[in-house]
Amino acid sequence: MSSSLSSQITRMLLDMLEKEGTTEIRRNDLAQSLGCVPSQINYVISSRFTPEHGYIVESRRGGGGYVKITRVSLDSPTAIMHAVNSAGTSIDPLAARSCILNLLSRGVIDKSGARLMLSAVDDSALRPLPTEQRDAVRASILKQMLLAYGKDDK
Amino acid sequence: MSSSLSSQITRMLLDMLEKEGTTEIRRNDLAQSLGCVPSQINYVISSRFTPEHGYIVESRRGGGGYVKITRVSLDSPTAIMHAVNSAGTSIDPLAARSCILNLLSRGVIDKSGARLMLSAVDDSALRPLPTEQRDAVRASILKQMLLAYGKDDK
DNA sequence: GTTTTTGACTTTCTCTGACTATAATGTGTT
DNA sequence: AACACATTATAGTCAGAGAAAGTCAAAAAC
Repeated sequence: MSSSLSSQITRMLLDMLEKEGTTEIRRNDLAQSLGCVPSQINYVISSRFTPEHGYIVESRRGGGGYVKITRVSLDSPTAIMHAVNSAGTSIDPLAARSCILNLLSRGVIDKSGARLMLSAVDDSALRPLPTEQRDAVRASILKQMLLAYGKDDK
Repeated sequence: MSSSLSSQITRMLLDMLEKEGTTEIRRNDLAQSLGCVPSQINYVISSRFTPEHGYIVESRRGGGGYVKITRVSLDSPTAIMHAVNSAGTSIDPLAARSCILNLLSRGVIDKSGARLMLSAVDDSALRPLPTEQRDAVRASILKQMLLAYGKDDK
């Protein structure tokens, strides 16, 4: 179908991820081999390999730099993804709490993971923030942690 | 992996430290054997073997000089408290990261706990926030999580 | 109107070399 | 032997060049 540059890059990365579940690239090399500017790679990654899509991206600048993409492999994919989605862009303390407790009771996350998540999304951890900003940050942190937890399973 | 000179040196030193928990080198010899300039060793040490990372470095100039790296280890509660204190009221992403990694490498926290903490204090989790507010919130969240982990006494 | 593509600019990390600092050793003088 | 001084052998510091990757906004394509 769409043979846009972005789709090409996407397919390429997907392909690499197929085998290992993780892939490490040199941004500049990849761009060069595709005849595009390096920042195009960033665009593709930030539009299609986000945590919401189930990927974690790490990178390093400078000499010997790299970009590493890891697919979050989930044991209880639906549960976690559902939680991530339902967190949306904003979640209040109570909802966050019950979301975590719910996952715990269903054995998707363990006790110590739950404890950490609870402490991180607790209102007291977000104390430095004005009330009206807290829910958005809480949602962001919660999602990030849930996806990281997914990556953990082996 | 990244096979930059720095990574090579890092791996080498880590390897030596593995066995003894301490290692003593001749800066010039090591540099020579790697075909690099001696000050490169200093760079690696000052960027990856800092006290923050859990190492102390002693050295001596002049004839018979040396560089000695020792891995320090505190007991868990102390280490956690120390981490909590050093987080202060504001902490940047890099410092938070190395704080967590440090606790991990010393066996104070486990891999999955580290992963969760890392994801929660990552800048991408605090994305909804303006840059100037992130460090304060990060510190708060980190401390909250560390204390929660401590309660867990395992 | 949204998604893609680009390039100028920024930030971070690495590597080097010239210069500085310190310790050990040698050499000559009293 | 004791002292001073020079020489040599290390290690440390710092600034600058180079090597990636990141950001952002405007142009182009859909």
